[in-house]
Amino acid sequence: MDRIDAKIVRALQEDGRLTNQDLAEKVGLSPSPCLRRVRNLEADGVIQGYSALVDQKACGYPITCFMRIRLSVHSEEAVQRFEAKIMETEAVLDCYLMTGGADYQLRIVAESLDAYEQLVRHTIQRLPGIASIETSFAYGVVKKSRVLPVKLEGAL
Amino acid sequence: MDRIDAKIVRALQEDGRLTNQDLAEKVGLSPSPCLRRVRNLEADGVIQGYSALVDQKACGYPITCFMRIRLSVHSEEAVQRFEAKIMETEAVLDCYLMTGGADYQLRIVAESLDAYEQLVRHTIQRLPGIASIETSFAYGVVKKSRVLPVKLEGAL
DNA sequence: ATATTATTGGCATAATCTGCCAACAGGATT
DNA sequence: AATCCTGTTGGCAGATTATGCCAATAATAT
Repeated sequence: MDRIDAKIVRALQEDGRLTNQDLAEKVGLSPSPCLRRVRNLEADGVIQGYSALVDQKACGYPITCFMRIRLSVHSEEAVQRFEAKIMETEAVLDCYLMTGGADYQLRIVAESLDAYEQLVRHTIQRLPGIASIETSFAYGVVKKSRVLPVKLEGAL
Repeated sequence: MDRIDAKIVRALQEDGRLTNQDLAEKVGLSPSPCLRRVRNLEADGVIQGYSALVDQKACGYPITCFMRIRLSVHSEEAVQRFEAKIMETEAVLDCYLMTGGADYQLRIVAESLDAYEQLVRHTIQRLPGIASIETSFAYGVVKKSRVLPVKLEGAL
């Protein structure tokens, strides 16, 4: 990871479909070495993939909420069953292990309040070993960035 | 948004660099109409852009935390100054308006605890009109999906 | 059944990707 | 300082892909 790699990472976060030629120009390289660097970043796992960013509402998911969940049982089995269920639930977009009052924080999307209720009743509340759930709805988005502020300095 | 558009949206969320030819094959269309649909989805704002997904740690940002912030002053001016500052702070990746105890929830990344401290002291705490801040650190990631579970049914 | 509109598939051209090789730069050794 | 060595770069050629246009097809309404 040198200065050029950082530029590449930043540029591809801002536009994941940049052509290699445009990217090369942006970072001040000719296409061949540029492509090689991109492939290396991919192989090293620095770049994990590419994705289209979509308008949630336009796709029929106007509702976003965050749930903070505390488990009553922290045995390995309970944790694994919980996390396995999270993994297979498509409406759960993110799930982090947290410090503080809750064990997990989930970001959940839904098509409607009805769909949300179904999800909570049929999936979330049936997760094994839940002690408490605290939910907050997002009713507006101030910012949604996809660009890590990768410093253009320092080797890693 | 018909069934085919939904397939396109899903496929491009899973791999934003799919070739138009591969995409066309995946959704059961020939390349020309497939490309046209993609361009329409982009023009309509359903597809808002493309992005490379990167490994935060490999890029030097091992720390993620969520901050829930409550404002003491909710005047339009205070809100705008707050949100403007959020917008220009690169370490704040997301910011939602929330129901419940906090007004905002921020997702923040940092390169180190020191950098985090600097950020809090020099940027966050100087935001105008803050009543309280509650921070939780993410010390693990269970799931991080980028794919809205776009239903293959229903026109919108 | 017919007219009309929207969508599709195929084709030709232009742009892009990608692997290979020679040239170049930087560092270590003599 | 000259030489070797390693890693990176730039350019070129063939293969792949994108893109605009046109006729053909499908869907809808009259």
